[in-house]
This record gives sequence, C-alpha cells and structure tokens, in this order.
Amino acid sequence: MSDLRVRFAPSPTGYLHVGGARTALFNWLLARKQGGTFILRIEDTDVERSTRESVDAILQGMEWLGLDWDEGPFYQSDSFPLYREYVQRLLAEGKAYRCYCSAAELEARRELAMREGRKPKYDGTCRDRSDHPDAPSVVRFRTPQGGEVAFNDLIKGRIAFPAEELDDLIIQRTDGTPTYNFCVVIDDATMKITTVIRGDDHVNNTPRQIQLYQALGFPVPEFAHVPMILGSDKARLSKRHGATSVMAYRDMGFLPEALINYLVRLGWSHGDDEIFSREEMIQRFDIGSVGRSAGVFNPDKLLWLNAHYIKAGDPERLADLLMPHLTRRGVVISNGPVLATVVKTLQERAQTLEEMAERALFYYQAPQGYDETALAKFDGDHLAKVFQVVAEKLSTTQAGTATEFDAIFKDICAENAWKMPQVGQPLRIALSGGTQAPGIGEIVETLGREESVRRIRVLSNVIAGV
RNA sequence: GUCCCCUUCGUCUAGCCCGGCCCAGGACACCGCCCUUUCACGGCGGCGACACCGGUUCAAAUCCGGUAGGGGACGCCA
Repeated sequence: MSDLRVRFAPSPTGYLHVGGARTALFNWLLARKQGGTFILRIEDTDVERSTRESVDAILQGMEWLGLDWDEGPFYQSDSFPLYREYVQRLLAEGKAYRCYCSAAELEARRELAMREGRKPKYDGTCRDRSDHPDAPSVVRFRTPQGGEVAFNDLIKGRIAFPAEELDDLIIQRTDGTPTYNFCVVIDDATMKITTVIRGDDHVNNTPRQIQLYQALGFPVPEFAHVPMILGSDKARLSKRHGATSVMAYRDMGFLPEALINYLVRLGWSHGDDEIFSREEMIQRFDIGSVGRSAGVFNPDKLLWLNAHYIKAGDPERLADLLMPHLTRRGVVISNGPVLATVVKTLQERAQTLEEMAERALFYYQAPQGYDETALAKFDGDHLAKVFQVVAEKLSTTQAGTATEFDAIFKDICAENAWKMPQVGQPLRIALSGGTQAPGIGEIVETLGREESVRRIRVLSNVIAGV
C-alpha cells in the first residue's frame, strides 16, 4: 500500500474516447503498480453541456476496459456549496475580486488585443475598483504578479511560465457556478490527490492552478502531462479519422485487452516489448518512461494486436463475446454446431469478432449461392465424380475428427489420382459456398458428417441441373 | 500574435540522462520467398529514419547553440 492517490476526471459531454481512455489507463496502471488509490471524478460544472447519458457511456467504457476505480464516481455538481465557500474565503482575504465587465466587452477587448498582436489577457479593469455597483458580476482570482511559476513535470521535465503571462482568471461565473480551473484545484486538494496525470492540453492551466493551490494554502501535487493522440494527418484525433469512442471498438469486434495493449504502447514503451498482459503492464509501467511527443493512432497495429488476442483467446469466452455479432446478423445457433468449436476453426483467420461472425455464418446457414468463378475452374464431370465419391465415403466412415477426415480426403486423392486442390476446393464450395474457409477436415468435423453430406448432395444436384 | 511543448524508418518506438558496443535495434504496414487443401496462421528475407545548420570532442542520434517544421494554450468549455 502507498499513499499515492490519482484520479481520472472526464467531463460528461460525450462518450469515453480513446485519448481519455489512455489517460485513465495510465492513472490506473500507476495506482495498481504502487498500491495507491484510483479515483473517478466527473467534472460536470458545465451544467449546460453535461448529460446523464454521457456519464453512463463513460462508466460503461471504463468497465468494458476493466479500469476499476477505488473511490467515486464523485460529481463536481455535488460540491457547489464547497466551491462557494472557498470563493468567499478568497474574496474575504482580498485574493479575489468582483468583476463587472460584460462578456461582450471582454470579447471585444480580446479581439482587439489579438489584432494588435498582444496576448489576449484580461486587462485588470476591475482589479482595483472600490465601488460595488448593483450589476451582474463574476469573481476573478487576483493572480500574483512577478517572477515565474514553475513545476517539475513527471513526463516533460521542468516547465516554467513568466507570471506576466497569467491573467486574473474567472473562478465564479455570473450565475454563481464555479469554473473548471477553480474546481479542479479544490477537488484535487480535498481529495488529497498526490499526482495529477492528465492530457497535455492542460499544461497551460497548471501554473494558474499552482497559484490557486498556494493562495488557498494547499500542498501542490505532482503533475504528469501525457501527450495527445493524433490522427493519420497528425491533427488532433477526431471522428473524421474514424472511430474515437471506446465502445465503438467493442462494436467493431475488438477485444478490450487488445485496445488496452494498444493504448499502453502508444506513448509508452518497455524496451522492445509489444505484448503485455494486464499483470505485466502493471509490473512494468513507469510514468517516467512515457514519451514526450504526441503519437499517431494506428488502426493497423490495433488490428494486429486484436488478431493476436483472438488467436490466443479462450474459445468459450470468445464464443460469448461473438454472440452479439451473430445475433445482429440474425443467426440462430441452437440448431447448428456448438459455437466454441466454430470459434476454434476461425481464431487464426479473423482479426475482429465482426470478421469472425461473418466467416461463421455458413456454419449456421447452408449456402444460398456458390462462388461461380471458383466453380468454373473445374469441369462438371470432375465435380460430379468428386462429390459422389466423397459423399459416399463420408456416409460410411466412422471418422469423427478433422485429422481423420483429412486422412480420408488424402486417400481419395490417391485412389483417384487427384491433386488435393481438385478435391478440397469443390468441397469447400459445397460446404461453405465459397473458397475462403477453414480446412475441409475442420469444417466437416464441426458441421458434422450428416450435414456435410447433405450440403455436398445439394451442390451435386445443382450442378446436375436437378 | 504571445506563451508553452515536441522533432529517430510511412506509423508506434529502442537507444539519448551516464558520448564510442549504432554505417541506428524491435514492432505494425508494405514487398518477395517458403510452408500449404482455399483463406489465413507461421517461418525467412527485403524496403525504410537520427528535421536542418553550426559548435564542443580523437569520436555525437546522444552534449551546447541556433534555424525550420509541427502541436497545444490564450473561454463566464473542461
């Protein structure tokens, strides 16, 4: 056990995306490695955009990935009174003040500053006013001026900002609700977070948060800013690069362990290792080994990892995970082969569960049509002969395993002076409708002799024009 | 515009802190060959990078300086 306390703090304005998932993963990994505490906090201070659906989607994503939290989920919206209290305190101590500038005025000044090439920061209009007009106001933090604010980032090293860069940020809106930068500080402090691991896009917020910690008399935690994830064009990853939602990957037939493995290697490495079990990840993870530069999301590598985990996966579990993909295709498996045995014949041939479902279809639905061009490579007489011989052999044999069936097909080849492809291809077409399928011995074993013979006779009749 | 960050194969990265073992290693993708009962799996091989310029040094991917490029932030969003 250690006193390390980390948190993942998403805002519920959408689903859990891969970037957030990776941040959550790094937090989780560090907590598990050090025996610390992983806290889940929902940052819903933006009442306008936060939704219950998003919260559910995020929790669902976390659960699917197996990122379990020790405390929470906590909702910032439950702590509004607490934030108010701290705002009052800063106000009373003169560390914050009321600002009566309207949003429109501010916007205009920002634009002007921008156009004149100046930093668009708040000009301090209300910083020292002593009147108290009866008008709507926000509360601003009186940020300390002079010197620099620096911190030692666990990933990026020392980062320093001149204090002049920091303006008086709003900590409480006109409607009385607190703003993000203020809430995180209060929450991280009261939740005794020791290490803040979050996205790169927060580095600029860090110095102002540090000033807030100091003004409030809280100890400053450590920070680790993880680089962003980019799309193939090196722009921030977004929907136009493909799926970004964690759950979308589940629906596309990815295994959670594949996504996790992919994500942990995006920005972090341990020598030349590529495959990590959950335990290995926890054992080897080290926040200091996270790279400093942004990384491009590479779907091909994810696919490769997924194929790896499908190959290595337990057929029973895979069968369970495959079910929804089959159901979506209207497949009823009750009258067909046991799904786990079907899975075994497909594990080496599918990169995703979706692909596996597609390839599994023929086991449960006899071919409605046949690959004509593949069939055309053989003449009718040959086909008729092969089907006749095989059907006969199959209906009389005692064989039951793929190996035994394959031996039978070899014998048939020898007896008739046929090459294996001359027998294998026609059979595959009769059994599955096409040429891309498992070995014929495997198919016969899982389909069963009876059904196999039936399918062979059906094609045989089709060819004979019956 | 200002501030902050980043820069090794197409991509993820090892190496960089503690210069020589690196004419730079692994993985994905791609190409070729092999295996083969189709499709895959697998095996073997190939292609392919230290952003640029200068400095320090006997020696630099590794240290220093600059340039360029990319990204992020600048909100009564988080």
